Amino acid sequence: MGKKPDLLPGTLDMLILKTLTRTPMHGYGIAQSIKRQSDDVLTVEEGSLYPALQRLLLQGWVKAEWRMTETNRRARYYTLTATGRKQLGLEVSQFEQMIEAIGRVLSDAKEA
Amino acid sequence: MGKKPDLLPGTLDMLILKTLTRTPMHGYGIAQSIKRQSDDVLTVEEGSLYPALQRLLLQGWVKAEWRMTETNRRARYYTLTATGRKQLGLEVSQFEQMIEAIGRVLSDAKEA
DNA sequence: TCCTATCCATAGGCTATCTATAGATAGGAG
DNA sequence: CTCCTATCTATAGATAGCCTATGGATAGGA
Repeated sequence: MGKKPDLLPGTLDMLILKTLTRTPMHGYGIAQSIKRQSDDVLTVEEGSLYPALQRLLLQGWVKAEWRMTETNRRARYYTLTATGRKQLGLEVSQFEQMIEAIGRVLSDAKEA
Repeated sequence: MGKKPDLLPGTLDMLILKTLTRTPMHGYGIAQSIKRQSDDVLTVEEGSLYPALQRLLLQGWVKAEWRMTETNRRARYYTLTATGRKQLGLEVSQFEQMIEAIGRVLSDAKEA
C-alpha cells in the first residue's frame, strides 16, 4: 500500500550540509548523525547518501579528504565550504518558506 | 544554479486531498486554490497536477464526474472519497513527523 | 575463525516533478 | 465580428532524486 519514505524528497542535501556545520565527518558518520538526531525518523540509505555527496562535491559545497578514523579505519572526511554554508542558508530559508506555505494549506482557515 | 522547485516533492497528493476536503473542485480550481492559500509560494503546474489526479483516481482516493462550472464551462469535478480522507490523515501525520524530525536536525542542539 | 559493525561506492529501477505542447470554449476588448 | 485572454483538460518527454540490491574491504570481538 502506502510505503513511507525514509525522508522528505528534496531535503537530503540540506540535511547533509547542516550536519557538516559542526565538524567534518565521513559519509557513514553523517548518516548515523542524521538518524540519531532525528530520533530514528530519518534514515539515509547508502544508495542515497553517496550520490548526494558526489553532487555536493561537484557543486563545490563540500570538499573531501582521506583520513583515518579514531578507530584506525580509512575514511573520507567531508568539510563544508564557504559556498556550501551559503547554500545551506538558502536551502533552509526556502524550506521553511515552503513548510509555512504547506501549513497554510493544511490549516482549516476559511478563505474569501 | 539552484533553481527553487514549485513545491516540496512528495507533498502534492496531500495538498490536493486536503483541498478537496472542503468541497468538490475541478483540476484548474484545485491548482488555483493551492496557489492562493499558500500566498503564491506553491505553484502546481498542469504537468504535475493532472498526472497526480490520475494517481488519486486509480487509488480510489477521489472520484470524478463531468459537470458545468458556474461560468457554463465543461469541467471535471473531483470528490474526496472515504478512503481518500483516511489517506489524507495518514499522509499529514507522516508529513508532520518528518517535519519535526528535520527540525531537530536543523536545530543547533548539542548532542552527547 | 567467524561474525558484526564500520566504511566506501555504483548500477538499475522507479516515481514524481517540470517543460513543452496541444486543443477547446467563454467572454471581453477593440 | 474578431481577436485575445482566461479557463479548462490532457499527454509526452526529459530530468532529478531516492531506494533496492550489490559488491568489496577491514577492525575487533566472540
